Amino acid sequence: MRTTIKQVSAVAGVSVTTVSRVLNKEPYVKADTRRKVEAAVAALNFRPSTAARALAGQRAHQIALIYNNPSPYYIYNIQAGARAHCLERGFRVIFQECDAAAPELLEDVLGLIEETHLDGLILSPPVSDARDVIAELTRRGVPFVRIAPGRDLSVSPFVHMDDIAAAEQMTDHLVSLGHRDIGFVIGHPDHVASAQRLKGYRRSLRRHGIAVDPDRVVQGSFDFPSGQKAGRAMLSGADRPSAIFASNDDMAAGVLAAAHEHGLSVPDDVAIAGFDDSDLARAVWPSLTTIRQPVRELAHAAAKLLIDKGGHTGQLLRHELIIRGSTQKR
Amino acid sequence: MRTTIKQVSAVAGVSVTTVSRVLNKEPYVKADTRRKVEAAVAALNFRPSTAARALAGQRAHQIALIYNNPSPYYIYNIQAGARAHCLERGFRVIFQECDAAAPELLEDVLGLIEETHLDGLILSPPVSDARDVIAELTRRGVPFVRIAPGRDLSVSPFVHMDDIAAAEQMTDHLVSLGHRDIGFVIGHPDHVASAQRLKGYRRSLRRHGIAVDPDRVVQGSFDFPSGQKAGRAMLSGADRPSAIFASNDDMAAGVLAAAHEHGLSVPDDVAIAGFDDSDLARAVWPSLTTIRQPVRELAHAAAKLLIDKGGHTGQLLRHELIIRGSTQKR
DNA sequence: CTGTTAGCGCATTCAT
DNA sequence: ATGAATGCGCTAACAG
Repeated sequence: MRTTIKQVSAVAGVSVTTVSRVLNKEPYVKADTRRKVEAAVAALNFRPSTAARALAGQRAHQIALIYNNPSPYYIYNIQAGARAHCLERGFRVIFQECDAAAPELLEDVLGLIEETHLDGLILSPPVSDARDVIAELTRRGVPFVRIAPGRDLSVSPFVHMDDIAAAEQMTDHLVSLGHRDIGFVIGHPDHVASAQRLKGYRRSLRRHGIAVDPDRVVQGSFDFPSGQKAGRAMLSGADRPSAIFASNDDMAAGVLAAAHEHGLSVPDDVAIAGFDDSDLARAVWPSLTTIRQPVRELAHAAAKLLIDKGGHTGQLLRHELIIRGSTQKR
Repeated sequence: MRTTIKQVSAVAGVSVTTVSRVLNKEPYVKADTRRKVEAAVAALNFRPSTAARALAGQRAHQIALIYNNPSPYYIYNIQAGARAHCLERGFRVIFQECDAAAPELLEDVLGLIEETHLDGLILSPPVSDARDVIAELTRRGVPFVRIAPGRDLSVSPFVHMDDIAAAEQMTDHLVSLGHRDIGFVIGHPDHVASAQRLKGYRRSLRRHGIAVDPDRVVQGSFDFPSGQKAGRAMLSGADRPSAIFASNDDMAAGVLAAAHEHGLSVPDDVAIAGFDDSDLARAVWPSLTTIRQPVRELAHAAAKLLIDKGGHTGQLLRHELIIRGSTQKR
């Protein structure tokens, strides 16, 4: 048999309402009464039914994290970040993968809300830019926070990171090590981050008085093969850059593979740097130098914003960027 | 305002009971009535409240997947496998990470059941061998299915894979390519799979009349550094094996890194093979040869076993093992 | 500060 | 084959 609030109230010698008040941390409960209830809760190992709370009250103590990302590391990190804050606040997170390109996306999200009585949602890219979803959530007044949205920044609270600054910082780092001929692999053209990272790279070079050579900038698509291809193109001749900066971890790994193919030593013959959006590079390619995007921290901040209502439209968090690994020029 | 079963019943011109019957696919509903209800459900885009169903009925249409694994790829795969079958059956899966070593594990799991009105659980390793959890779930009659348990196989339905056969198959593969001097890196001593994989390796060699050289077998611990260390040990001298078989993906990557350090070409100078428990190797180290454990399929089978009650204690699934990549001996 | 009462949306008896 | 009534466990007015 399930332990209920009624049993708790009997053990504590108070009414169910009072137990409910204690559970919900409401004021106007005598400290002594509160303690008695808490003792009873602990003694019975009572856990309130989420279902009953959702049905009876306004709040379900549940939020959902919506994602559609091919990288398991990325998913793991946003899940971990969101869960961490929900645990603190006694909330449950529903992890919901979706197909951001599917026409049913909106219906699925709305269905999820009705099914589970959600208190709010966290939308991660690319769902954070799904126009119809955003519009409908806004219309219904469903609270939601977006992670790294690319547009309509005023429509909801959001958290993001500064891709331009990050790319600039990494490029600065390479220059400070003596590199002056630095290749760059652009990310997938559909992602806003791609253009921003290119911008940061350019900005740094310009600031250091280094000309941006168009031949040193190659288009990629955020995956391993495109990085490998770019690496082969840049590393095959004698005229090769002393460093290559790829716009994400997978492409940096592709460049690394190309370097190995050409018998080049890393970072002695060529330094390879990349973004690490998911801790993937750090975990599995220790020889790469990466600048880490704090995905977990973003999700944590998003959950905080959603649950604690710590801010409203236009909130913007700047995150620390961490450079790891060695890119020392020989 | 939420769409409820009442509104559906009004639109369909029947009672809420009938709507409920249709939703739950119960018999004894006239085909015509059923259609009317289904039309109303579609028209209103009605989604029954999981909370209300859980509260009113015996079944919550929810299960949980419990895991505690350091590999994001592994987690992604078991989540995906479980979700796939739940989607088919109209169930919701709650993904719950835990600390299998923590003393609160049992309480946390029991709390989760009470909070969410779970219909059952899937336990993945190492929770699938947590004695107290298993005992208590059994005592309470809570349905659960275990993935790859190491002991007490008769106590619950479970799904697993044949690690001995897999290791044997990979070793056979290496031998068939002409390798006769094959190194082996053992996995973490606490995992049952480690001993089994070693057994498969030995069995294959013995069958091929190849002596098992103790110097070619090195202890590892399932992580990158231990593989790297093992690789360095085996690849530093002139007397080195023509192939190295590591017990998982991370260690195989470590061996690969060691090979690069020694200027060895893979697979020409040394072939490197490994288990790929999580698709990690396939995704990020294309030059490795791996034998894949179908984690996603296991989770899918576990969900099926749990929800469809397709079998009981002692169910055992044998899974296809897939060898990918090139290990061709020069 | 505390208790009484009335639902939340649905599945489930029990009737018919 | 269908419907009316009851209650799941909790929160939310409303009293005191």
